[in-house]
Amino acid sequence: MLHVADIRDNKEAFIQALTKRNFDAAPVFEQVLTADEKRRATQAQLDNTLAESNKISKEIGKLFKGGEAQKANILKERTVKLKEDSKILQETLTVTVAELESLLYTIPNIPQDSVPAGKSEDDNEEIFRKGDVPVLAEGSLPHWELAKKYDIIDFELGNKITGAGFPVYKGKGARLQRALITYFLDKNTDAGYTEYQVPHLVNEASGFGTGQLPDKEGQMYHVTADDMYLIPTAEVPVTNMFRDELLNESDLPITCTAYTPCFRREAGSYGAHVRGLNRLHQFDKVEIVRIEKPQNSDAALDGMVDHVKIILDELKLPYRILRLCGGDLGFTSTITYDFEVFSTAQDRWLEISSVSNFKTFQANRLKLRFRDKEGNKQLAHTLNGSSLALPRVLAGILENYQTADGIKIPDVLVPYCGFDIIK
RNA sequence: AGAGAGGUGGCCGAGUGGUCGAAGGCGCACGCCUGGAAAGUGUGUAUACGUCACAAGCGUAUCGAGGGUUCGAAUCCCUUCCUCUCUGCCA
Repeated sequence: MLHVADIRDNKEAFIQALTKRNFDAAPVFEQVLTADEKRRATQAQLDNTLAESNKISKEIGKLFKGGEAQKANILKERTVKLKEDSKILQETLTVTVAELESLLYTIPNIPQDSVPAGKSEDDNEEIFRKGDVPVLAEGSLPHWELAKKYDIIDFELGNKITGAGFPVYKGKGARLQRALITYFLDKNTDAGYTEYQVPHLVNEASGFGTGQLPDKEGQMYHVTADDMYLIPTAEVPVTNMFRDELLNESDLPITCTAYTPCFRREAGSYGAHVRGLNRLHQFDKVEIVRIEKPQNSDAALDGMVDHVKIILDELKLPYRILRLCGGDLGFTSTITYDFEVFSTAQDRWLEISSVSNFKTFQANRLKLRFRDKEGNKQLAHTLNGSSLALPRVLAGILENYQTADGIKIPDVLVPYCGFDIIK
């Protein structure tokens, strides 16, 4: 959520920047500024009315104490009108604040200067590419065929017990999952991130805090009986640990990593791109989250990108990094780098990580602030990234490491798996 | 799920209708004391919004949240959320 004061001060620049998202901010900005003026005017009126009312009440108290009930009763009459006025003003204020907030909720974050303009993923900018695409033997298979061939993932079984998009991993497939989770967590904690285990259901306030609500309501599974949401990413519970916190500057940066399953309804998805592990309703992910001082967040983002690179280098998977264009940028992000692994057998790139800087956009909703050295309160910057999402990494490994003898396990994972080939 | 207790400032904890944004303590900050430190001692120490120069000052709101009674509510009433204890259930 943007700050009204920021909108007022940077209106033209923000409008310009938001065109990169193909978002026409001018009309909503006008509405915001009008609503804010109304809010302030109403508040001033209300405050004055209440001030007078408070003053009279104090006098009445004194008069009663002094035994002058007659005079007190005369004063009482004067408060009737004030009371009516304040009630109306209070209602107006409540409505105006709600209007203002719902307007602000519709405005996405301001893209950074380096974010390219663009409409769709076709306009994303490739900024890095590494790794050799293996030349696979004749008859190489996509991962969903390999999963069946080696009996390591059972999609039909998932259909039976839940529905499409909830695969069952078995045998070496399950072990490989566990190995990947542990390996990712180890890499992250070695890099200084503190490991957390967090709830997989969150309340409504948490959904609003990180911006999944109200923007992506339909994407989350909603447990209506208890009004809780299954998390679509560990970002939600982890970042919300710091909701309503006033930190000290010396606490920063805060760095967290957490493994969680992630649940996404993915309404409207279809076709070949959702086959196998490509798009699931439940999947595993290890997330990294940072809370930073504003002046450090750009460097922190670069550090996160470098960190994910190291992991992919170690896994020896061919990958590239994209800087997302405005049209593909998430609602809450100022800049996002997507990592994609090349799936040889599918002949396409698979997104496996998304690393973003949200600046103060989430912190403003979360009321996540810190007290700087001068004693002033500032909103912190929040960042997060996948390090890493499991299914497509697994798909990449299965497809790129397939040989006539079976699926080789990347060297770095062998100690975690306890085997070096699936056959 | 049933019965009971409770939610007050960074923490603990007083406070049952007016002088309470809230005693006291702890913690923290700064000063005094000291060769230095501890102890002792003095002062200060919530948040948001409005006015405004993101100053001071002033005003308003906030004692889990929302509503009500009253001229006036942390204090009374209603609703709701949460926590704890016992019972039940259970990995």
